[in-house]
Amino acid sequence: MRLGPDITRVAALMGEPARANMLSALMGGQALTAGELAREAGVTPQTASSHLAQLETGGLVTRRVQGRHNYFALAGQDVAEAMEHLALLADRAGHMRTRPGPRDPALRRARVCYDHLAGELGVAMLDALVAQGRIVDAEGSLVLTEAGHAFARDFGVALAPAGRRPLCKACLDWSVRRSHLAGVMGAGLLSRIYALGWARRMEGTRIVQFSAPGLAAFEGVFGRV
Amino acid sequence: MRLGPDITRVAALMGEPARANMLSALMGGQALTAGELAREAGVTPQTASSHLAQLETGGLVTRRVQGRHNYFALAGQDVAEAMEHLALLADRAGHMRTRPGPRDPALRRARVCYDHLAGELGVAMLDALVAQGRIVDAEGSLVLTEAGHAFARDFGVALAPAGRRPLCKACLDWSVRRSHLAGVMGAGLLSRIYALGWARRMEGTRIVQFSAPGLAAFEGVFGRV
DNA sequence: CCCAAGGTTCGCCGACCACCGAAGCGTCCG
DNA sequence: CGGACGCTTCGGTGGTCGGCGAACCTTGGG
Repeated sequence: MRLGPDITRVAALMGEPARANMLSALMGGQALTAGELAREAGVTPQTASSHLAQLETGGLVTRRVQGRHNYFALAGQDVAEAMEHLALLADRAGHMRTRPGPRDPALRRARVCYDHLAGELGVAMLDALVAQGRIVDAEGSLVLTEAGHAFARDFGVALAPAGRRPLCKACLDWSVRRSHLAGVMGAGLLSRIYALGWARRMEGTRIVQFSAPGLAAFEGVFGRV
Repeated sequence: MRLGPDITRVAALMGEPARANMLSALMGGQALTAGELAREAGVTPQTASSHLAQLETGGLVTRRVQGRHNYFALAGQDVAEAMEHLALLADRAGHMRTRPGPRDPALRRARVCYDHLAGELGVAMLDALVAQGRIVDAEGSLVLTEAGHAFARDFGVALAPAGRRPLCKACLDWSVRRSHLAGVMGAGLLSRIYALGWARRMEGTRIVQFSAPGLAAFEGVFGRV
């Protein structure tokens, strides 16, 4: 009936092509300027400004003014998660942004979800961490074990107590349709993967491209993928 | 960039008040006729028909023609999950369908999510099942243990192999912001709770109302709530 | 101090779409 | 077999909202 939160406003914000494109661009995790987002969405700066204002008051993105630049980022992990969820539905219904091209498999293979690794490799990584006893599933929320903390230390992930953000969090993956690892640990692992030179972001996309030796090293730690 | 599923269509479908109301009504889990949904959404049958056709082709609802009635239901658990996710965002941004009234706490206490129990009691139930060793969390997906199967038998839940639907599944709860139990087991438990007379659906809402002895019995099995 | 660049605000236009009235089509029932 | 019912389809209409041009504001730099 007429109870509970009103989905309409949030859904409508995501249901407009220009805004959806901006949000998708921000799924990469890094903050982008208004101008960049305008180009990304294919609209003029004025139009983008209007959209961004709406997204901000709708609680989907945050704004940080820096000099004469306005940097925007997703308001939180929740937003990225909800979008992946919608992507799942869209995928099942066959609503694609373009015909699945050669880069589509790469996107399913490994991509960025906000600030952590998603796709086949992301799911495999979480699987491995659980199999290795470094993460356990307690009532649907993931917990980093003692061994997990030791692993993080060895691997070079600093687990700073980042506000109220959880250390580990399950995030649904639209392509594999299973969970991958989010949270401080998930973000830390990905940035470490970058730092180790195992992989790098493909310019202007969400694709994470592993080098051959990088993939071998990844598989050495997390098993054959 | 221009890759992956197109969120726009699905989100736009949910972003219109009439359609969102229909979907919300269907979150109760039972199939409703076009006329009922029209009344629920506050529009004429013609308009509702148009909306329902869109929701159907969008893959959000399914239609079953029965005589001169058209019954609609959510296309699957995914849809309910995605909506709960959006509700989480809307809740945080303070977008409410009405000012939080007296029935709002009841909705947070115990409600139906598609076909299983959600709200405080739903989360508590999953917590208890995990604490009792009847469900374990394996890599983000819930698994029913041997003891869990025995419990289901004793409790009177028939776990028919229902197609490819998972036995247990974590579903994010917008009010508690933690997971409750979905899947065949979650649905079975709720219908058993109805059958035992512990609770009943409040007419026309998603609220699940426990009787005093029913709540006592619930707490006897799943612990104090 | 002036000028260029990034962003926002304002105002108008055009397209999309929700909405309803009217009509048409199958189904159930007397 | 006629009439009521449930639902859909078709046309026309109005409101909403995305879009852009122009002007304005602020920052940074020479």
